[in-house]
Amino acid sequence: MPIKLFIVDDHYMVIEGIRALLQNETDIVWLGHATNAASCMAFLQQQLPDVILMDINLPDKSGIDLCKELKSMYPSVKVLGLSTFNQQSFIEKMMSNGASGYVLKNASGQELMEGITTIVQGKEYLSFDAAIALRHIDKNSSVPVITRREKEVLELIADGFTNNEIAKQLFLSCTTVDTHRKNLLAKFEAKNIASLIKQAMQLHMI
Amino acid sequence: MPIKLFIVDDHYMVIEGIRALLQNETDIVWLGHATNAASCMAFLQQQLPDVILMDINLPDKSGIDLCKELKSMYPSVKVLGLSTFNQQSFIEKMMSNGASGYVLKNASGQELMEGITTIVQGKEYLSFDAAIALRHIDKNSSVPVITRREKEVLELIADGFTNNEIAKQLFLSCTTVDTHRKNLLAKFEAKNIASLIKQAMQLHMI
DNA sequence: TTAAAAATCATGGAAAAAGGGTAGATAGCC
DNA sequence: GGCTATCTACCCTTTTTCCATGATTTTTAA
Repeated sequence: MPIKLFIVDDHYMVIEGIRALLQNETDIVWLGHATNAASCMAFLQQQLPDVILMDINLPDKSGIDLCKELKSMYPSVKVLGLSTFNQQSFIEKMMSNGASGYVLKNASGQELMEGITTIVQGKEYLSFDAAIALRHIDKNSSVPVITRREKEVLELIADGFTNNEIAKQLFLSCTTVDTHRKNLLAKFEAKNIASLIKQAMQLHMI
Repeated sequence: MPIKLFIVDDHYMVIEGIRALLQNETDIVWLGHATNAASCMAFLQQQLPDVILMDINLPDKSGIDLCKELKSMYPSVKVLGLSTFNQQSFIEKMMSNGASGYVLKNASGQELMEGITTIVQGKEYLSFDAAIALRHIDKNSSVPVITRREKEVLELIADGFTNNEIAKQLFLSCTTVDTHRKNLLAKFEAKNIASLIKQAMQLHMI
C-alpha cells in the first residue's frame, strides 16, 4: 500500500527538491503541497495523507504550532518535521507537539525515505544530525521553562527598558520586577542580561 | 551559447529542487554543485562557470565572505545570492561583496531563470520580495557598520563577560573596552546592552 | 602623502544591575 | 486540606554599566 505524502513548506525550491529526491520511489503517492499553514488545514478537510513533511518556518504560523493543531484534529496523520535548524529547542518542541520525527534539509533522499517509512510504522525517527544535536546539547543545557510574567518582563528588558520603567508599565513595584529579572538569570544560568538576551534569542523565546 | 551554472548550497533538497526547476531549460548547462565554501573554491580551480548560485549559510564560511573572496580571484564569474532570509542586511552585504543579484528560496523556476539570464547580461537582479525588503527597511533603519574590534567586543559582551573580563582577554585597558561598548550603543542607537544584543541577534551580527 | 577612521587610554560621577536572602498572598492540583 | 508554583514585595552591598569629555597613536583609504 503506497504512502500518501503531503508537503508544507514555503520554498518552492525545497518542494521541488523533495519531489525530485522521491520521484523514483514507487511507494510514495504525491498528494500535493501547501506553502502556508492555512492552505494546509484547508487541504486536510478534503483529503488525509499518511505523512506530512512540515517545515518549521511558515509565513503565517510556525510549523510547531501547526503541528499541534493538526494532530489534535487528525491524530492518525504522521508529521515529519523539516528544517535547516538543528537546534535542540526546535526539535524538542516539534516532537512534543506530536511530530513523529525530524529531518534536516541537508538530508539525502535515502535518509528522507527512511524517515517516512519509519514513522508510517508508528515509530519515531530523528535524522542523524538531529539526533546528535539533541544528545549533544541535552547534556549541557535544557530549555528554561519561564512563567507568563517572566516572559513579559523578559521582552521589556530586551526592548531596553530598565526595572523602573518596566515596573511602571506593568503597575508593579520595582523590586518585583527585579525579582523576576533575577529568576530569569537563574533559570537561564546567565551571568548577566547580555548573555540572557542572547540565549533567549537563540531559543526564539523573544 | 548555453550558460554554465554551478551551485553552492549545503542542502541537498535545495540543490535537487533547483535542478528540477531548471531541468527543462536548454540554455543551462549544469556544471555541478558544492556543499561548502572549500569545495567550491577547489572546483573553480578546474573550471569556471558563468553563474554561481550561492547560499548565504554555508557550514564552513558565510556565503557573503565566500562571494568576496571568489570575486577577487575570478571577477568574470557572476554570483546570484540565494537565501531564505529577506533581510536587507544580508542583501546589502551580498551585493556590496560583488554579487550581481539576490533571489529568495521561495522563488519560482521562472523567477530564478529570469535572475540568471539577467545577471549574465551584466545587469543586476533582485527578486521581487528581496527588492521590497530592501526598500521597506531602508526607510526605517539602516544596518550599523561596526569595526572588527567592536565586533570582537560585542561577541564577548553577548557571552556575558564584563568590561574587566573582556579587557583581560583582549589585553586592553578596561576603559578602552568601555569606549568600544559606548560606540556600539551609539551605532545601534540602543539605550542599553539588552536592546543592543537583541538588535545584533536580529541582524545576525552575533 | 595626507586626511579620515579606528583603536587606544583616562577621569569622575550618576544610575542601574547583580548577588544575597527573606517572606506574604493567591491559585491550582492531588 | 496540604503542597507547590507563581506573583508579589522588601532590604542591603557590591559591581557594573552608562554618561560626558578629552586626547594620543595606529591604520586605512582616497
